[in-house]
Amino acid sequence: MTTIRDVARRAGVSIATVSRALHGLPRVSEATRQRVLAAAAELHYVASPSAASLAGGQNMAIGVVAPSVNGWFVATVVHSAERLLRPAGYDVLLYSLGVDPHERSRAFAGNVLRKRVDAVLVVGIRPEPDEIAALSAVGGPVTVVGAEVPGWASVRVDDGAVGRCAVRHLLDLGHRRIAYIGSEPEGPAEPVASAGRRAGYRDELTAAGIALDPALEVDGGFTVRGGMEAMDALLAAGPPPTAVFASSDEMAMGAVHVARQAGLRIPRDLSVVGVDDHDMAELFDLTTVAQPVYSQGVMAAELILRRLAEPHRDPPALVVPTSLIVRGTTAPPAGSDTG
Amino acid sequence: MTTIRDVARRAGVSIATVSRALHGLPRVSEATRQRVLAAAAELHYVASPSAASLAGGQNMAIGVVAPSVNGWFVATVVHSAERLLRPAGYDVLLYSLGVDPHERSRAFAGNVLRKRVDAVLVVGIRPEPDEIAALSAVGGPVTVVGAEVPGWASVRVDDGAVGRCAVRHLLDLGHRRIAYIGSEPEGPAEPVASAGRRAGYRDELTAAGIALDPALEVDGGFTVRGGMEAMDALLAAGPPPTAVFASSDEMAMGAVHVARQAGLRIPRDLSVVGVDDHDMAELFDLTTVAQPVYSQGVMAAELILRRLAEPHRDPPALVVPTSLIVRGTTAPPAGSDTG
DNA sequence: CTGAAAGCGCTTACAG
DNA sequence: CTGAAAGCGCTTACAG
Repeated sequence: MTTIRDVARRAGVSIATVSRALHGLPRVSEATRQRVLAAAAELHYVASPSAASLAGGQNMAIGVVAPSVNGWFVATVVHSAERLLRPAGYDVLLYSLGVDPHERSRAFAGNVLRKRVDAVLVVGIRPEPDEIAALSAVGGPVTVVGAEVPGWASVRVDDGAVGRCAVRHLLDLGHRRIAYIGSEPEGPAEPVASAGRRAGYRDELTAAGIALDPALEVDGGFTVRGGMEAMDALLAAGPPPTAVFASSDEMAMGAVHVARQAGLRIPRDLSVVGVDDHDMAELFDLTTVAQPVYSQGVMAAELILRRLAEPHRDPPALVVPTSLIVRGTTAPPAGSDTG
Repeated sequence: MTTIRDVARRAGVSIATVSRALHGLPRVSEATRQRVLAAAAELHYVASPSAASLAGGQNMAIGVVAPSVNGWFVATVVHSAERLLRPAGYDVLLYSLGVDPHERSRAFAGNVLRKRVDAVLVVGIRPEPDEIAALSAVGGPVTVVGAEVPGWASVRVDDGAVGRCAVRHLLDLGHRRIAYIGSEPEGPAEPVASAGRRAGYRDELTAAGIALDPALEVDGGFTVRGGMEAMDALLAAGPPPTAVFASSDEMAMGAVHVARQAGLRIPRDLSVVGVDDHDMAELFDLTTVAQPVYSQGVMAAELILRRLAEPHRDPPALVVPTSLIVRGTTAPPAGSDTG
């Protein structure tokens, strides 16, 4: 293996000088620097990250903690963040938590990341106290996408507003019996966003004088399949809703499919609103509350890089705007004046 | 920071013994091992991966090289592979290549990975000679999903068969003017699979005595948007096809959408077949050539772990089966007997 | 501007 | 079964 020693020998300098020259540090003459660079190139030298970390104290790596890259929101955020992190010299270490929250302690993520990464990016989960402690123990700054944690930088949408916006749209159309598809209610591992959107859903219904019906709040696990199962559950139970607010487009699309299979016409017999404006929402003609996903990844990466450069700045809590996009899956209920 | 020295002191042993005990190596008395484990736990000790790598020669990390995690196939493979790699003690280092092949040399990936990872997983790209050289220089075994490279382990489908299968289905329905949506033809960075599927498409048409029409082969970039643009191009040029074979479901769904926007009825006026059996293919009622994506990720991870354990085994080249799933986007052409 | 040297925190023969 | 010591390949004060 080619080491810094080989480069030093070839360039006729000490290893200290090689290190300085390669890092572009001052106090190296231009002539020497060129000689070192040439030697390193000829030998195809690549510094050992392990050795550099051990000696220098920096890992040049960012840990990404997410429920699963196998999901549109997370994949998009991770991808966009990596596009900034990589050019800045940082590696991206993926740490997917299991889909099943009980499968293994999520706090475990903190230990795996310790002494490995310089900063952590948390995507799509609302960390609980023990997880916050574990991730804090990692040592570097933590940035969260999709939730707000005191003391950490964050980028997110206003989930309460998202829920209210979706439900208001349905109420305006004349719906009164509106279901909510999110994640398991306030479980120990409720995914990011669901709690806030559920709260917005409840607030808006309550404000309209509509009583909440627990049977109308079901678990969709934030996947297409989960959305299908949720719709199945809604159709199996009592009187069906005339409208559904799903906390993600993936769940919304699953719900639409199952409803159609059951013979319901969308939107005549059932209106459906999602959240995200997923790549395929337009193809699906899905009404949704759009959020800027790619931008949130970029903003998170910028926050990370800035805090790494200036550790003492206050971590900002950014909120990005959302907007309702009305497409073909929502309409007044069948029996209404306009129906 | 807690180091191995602190644990040694607390347990009343040398650091060598701590290292052995923590790694479960033999030649440590049970009593000593327990004492060390207890001390490590009390101190919340986590070994420094950098120091361990430097001293031990192993990085305990796998590099994943893929075009972009922001794509269903890649995200699913990466996710499933990680589910085996992580429990085996390996970190997953994500290295997404830019979408734009000219953006930066893909061979660069090799250098970034050198001295960082113990093995490489290549997903969704067909490495070119210089890339093969660069990734070989990484030192560890390389495993490829979606292509076959001599000397490397691989898991893939038979892309030629995929193309022939899709086209045969369309021919059987009576179509004669069939378009192909894939990636840029034989460009310097043609994504995995497209070349093979294109070849299968051409072979099957030729075997049926149908002349190839270059105007019917368009670029869809393996994204929803790309599929939309490809369909736009097909509709803008000469006489439109009566059927389209798209090399991925994402492109197929984009194509279906644009065709519908243009007033075509699917499948009456245009049949469309995709590849993958994407999560949403069923919702879209899309006819497709299904491939086991999750399994390919799992198999790849198994191949990696096995080769890491037994470096001298021959790297297998696995081929997994595909199957045509006929749904609602294909039918005989409008003017046919059955139409 | 440059070099010698200490030290980062481990693993692993080598002795005992 | 256990420990002392060398060494992995760098970075970074400290001298000069």
